[in-house]
Amino acid sequence: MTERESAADTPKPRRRRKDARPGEIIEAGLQEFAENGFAATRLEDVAKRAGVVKGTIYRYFSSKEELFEAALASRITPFFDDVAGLVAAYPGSSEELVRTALPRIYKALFEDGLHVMMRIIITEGGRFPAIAELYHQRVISRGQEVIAALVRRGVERGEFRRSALTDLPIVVVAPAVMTIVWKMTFDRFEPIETRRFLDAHVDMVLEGLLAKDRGGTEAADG
Amino acid sequence: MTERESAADTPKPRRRRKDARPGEIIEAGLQEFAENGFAATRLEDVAKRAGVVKGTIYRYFSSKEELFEAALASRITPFFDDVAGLVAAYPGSSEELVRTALPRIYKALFEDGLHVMMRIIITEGGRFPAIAELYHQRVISRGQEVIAALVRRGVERGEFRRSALTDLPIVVVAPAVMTIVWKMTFDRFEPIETRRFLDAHVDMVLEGLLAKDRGGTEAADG
Amino acid sequence: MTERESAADTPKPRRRRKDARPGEIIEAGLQEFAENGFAATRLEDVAKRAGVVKGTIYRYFSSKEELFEAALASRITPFFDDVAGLVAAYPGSSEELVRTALPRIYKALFEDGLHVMMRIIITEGGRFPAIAELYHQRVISRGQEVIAALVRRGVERGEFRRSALTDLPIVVVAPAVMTIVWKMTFDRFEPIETRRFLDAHVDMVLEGLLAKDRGGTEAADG
Amino acid sequence: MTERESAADTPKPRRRRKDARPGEIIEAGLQEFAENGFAATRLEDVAKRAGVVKGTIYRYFSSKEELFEAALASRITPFFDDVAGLVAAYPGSSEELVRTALPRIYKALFEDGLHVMMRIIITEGGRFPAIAELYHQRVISRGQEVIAALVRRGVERGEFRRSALTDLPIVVVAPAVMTIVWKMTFDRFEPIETRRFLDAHVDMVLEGLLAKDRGGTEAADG
DNA sequence: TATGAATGAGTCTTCATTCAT
DNA sequence: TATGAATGAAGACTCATTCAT
Repeated sequence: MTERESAADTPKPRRRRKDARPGEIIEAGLQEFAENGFAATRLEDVAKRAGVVKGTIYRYFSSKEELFEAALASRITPFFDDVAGLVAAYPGSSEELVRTALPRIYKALFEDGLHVMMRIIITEGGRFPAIAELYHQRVISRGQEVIAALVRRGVERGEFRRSALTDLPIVVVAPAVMTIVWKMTFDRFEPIETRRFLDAHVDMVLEGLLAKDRGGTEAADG
Repeated sequence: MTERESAADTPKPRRRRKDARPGEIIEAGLQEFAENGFAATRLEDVAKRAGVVKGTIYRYFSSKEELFEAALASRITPFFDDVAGLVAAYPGSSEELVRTALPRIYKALFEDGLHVMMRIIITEGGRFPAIAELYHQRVISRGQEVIAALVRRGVERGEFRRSALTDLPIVVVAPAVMTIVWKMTFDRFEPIETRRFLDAHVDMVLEGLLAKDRGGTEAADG
Repeated sequence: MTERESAADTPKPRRRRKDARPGEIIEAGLQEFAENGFAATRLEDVAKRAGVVKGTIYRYFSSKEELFEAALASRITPFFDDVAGLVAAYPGSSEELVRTALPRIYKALFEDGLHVMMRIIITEGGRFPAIAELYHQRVISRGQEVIAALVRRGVERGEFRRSALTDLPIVVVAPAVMTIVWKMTFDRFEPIETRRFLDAHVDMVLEGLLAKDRGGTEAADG
Repeated sequence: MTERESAADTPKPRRRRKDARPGEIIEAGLQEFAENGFAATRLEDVAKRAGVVKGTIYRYFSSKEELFEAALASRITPFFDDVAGLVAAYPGSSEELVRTALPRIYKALFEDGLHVMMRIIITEGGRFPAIAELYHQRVISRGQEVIAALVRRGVERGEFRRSALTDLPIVVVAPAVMTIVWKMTFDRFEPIETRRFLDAHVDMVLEGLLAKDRGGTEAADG
């Protein structure tokens, strides 16, 4: 329609809007939901971001809620499988394993975009039990298993001590959760590099705060 | 809290049923906002919960947002001061201090209702920067200071080792954050006692996972 | 708003829009539904006709359908009771009774506005079973009883013959139904006075078409 | 309809499943319009019922309304011609003629599906004057003529009396109209066999209610 | 100050209609 | 000619906000 395009004989100069498949809509929805939450997201905006018109969304999803659920379900990915494989096959020490596994988890979260999902689950999970449950089944439970396996391995090999922590191994990933929360709330006022969270995380998980050699010294509080 | 009340033993002469002052409205708002988020909360419901009528809310707050902000601001309480005092005056070992401080934090959060605030900050902070900032200034920063002081104390006394964790001491409270998130999303599918989170928390913070070679003494927590 | 009212010190000069009670809305709805049918009626138009704004309707009715049902229900009037009383107490011949009762029914229908109801029931009854049922119970069944009583009376007094018609007495009012249908569809192309329908109705009901050989007597209605 | 087809005796080489010509679409439309009314009928449903896709409808009809009108027009059948022929040629008594003609009308209506048309005219006629007019011209007027001829015949032969009814002969078919209305609204709550309507109809038309020989005899059912 | 009826802008949802293939 | 994805104008419904009492 503009002259700029006149040069081409290309039969499908801009192929209309043919890329408006559910995929684009889901992606757009994911972004909007993550940014605004379910209630505050306007389908109009989702449509705009997807490059379609409001009505088009309804060709694929029968309601805002269904889009929401479909969007989330589509991203429920077995991302812990990666870690699971690692744990199962790891040849080295359990400490090394932790030092390898946690960075992978951070990478999946913050580089591969998984934290968007987590953000939505955290903010909307309370209001969409079905989704929270799905996520719990598919991701959280699986994650717990993997972490538990990792911890168990360490204990069995005599590398980790048995403790309240090994009784609730999920707590091992708590700092990653906190990082997500931090990034979505306070980071703009006090930015912290993910890397630093990761380092502190690994550190705490492995060593805790206490100085190791409390040997004969028994320094402290005496 | 105000002097006006000090004079009287008067049985509150006239004043409608629910005592519909801003206080009730704020309290009701807090609950609703925590349950539904800002966008999905209807002033009608807030009013009902407060025992007043929708219009009445506007007598005290000029908009939904103002109520929201007022409600949160009213609860931004220096609850870390308590811990701060504890840290400053603690006579015992830093390990003991941690074992004392963390339970207090959990109590403040889960027994005194502070997690309601946290929940709101977490779910809405991204959309209300002003509020997140306020909370960051008044609560988070203060909390960081207190935790940092605690950690520093331990390091200075030679009880804690210096590490990536002591460089980002806030991570020490990560499991509490995770507990809040868990309670608001997955607890209904997999209930976990707060106490267990706390135990694992203390455990991880102090000892980490590694089976420490504590010389022959085998001193610790036995 | 007009000077005509200026004389008064009346504290509520034009009482705003205070007459926008459910009654007005129902009345407006009835008109619109009768004119356009349920699906084609826009709440906006109902509101306008009632002198209110769209949203106001929802203060009283939670949906278009509820308004529709409420409107109809409110007009389901025992208008046959009148005829019932007449039949019960009538002193004269059954022929006279018919000649008295049918005009009353026509008056109720066409002068007192009942045909609006009938029109809606006819056009929408198939799609609103609940309403049709209510109408059937409250009006049609009652009407049948009354007509049946009237017919039975005639038969018992030897004035009416027993026949297929007296076995299905509702058919006696068929021409009134046809009149309603005519008025709503063909009257604009071929207007027929209600009176003529009524006359033919009475005539057919009483005498039928056949030239009765009434012996020498020529008894009847002369 | 086009010449292109003229060349071939080809056994309809390609043509999809349901043979999606206007005929199917019209038939489907008729059903849907009869069931739901014009406004509440969705072209999507019409298409589905016709075994085509929504867009296909627009190949034959430029709008929903045009389909509606075309559908109705296609069924405006001179179904009274049948009765007209009967009346013109009938050798027997007029009473017999009525006893022959009315069942035919009922058959056309309820067995040959004409009541579907009537139903639509009744429910939508008020909103589609053009259609009502067409129907009035082609069917109603013609019907009136036929009925009038029948009645006139009886009067002229001395079999029927002259009366208000013979002045408005259309009323003679009123019970058939009522039967249609009953079937579409109350039949589900109180089913009545068409046959019974017909019997009462014939009965009323011919004899009316009155006992014939009201002479001195006072014969009847005493 | 409190009420609650009324407002009207905003959003979801539907569906007749268009159009590239 | 048929398809079905896309459009966009409507229309139902919600709810923050106002205002007369």
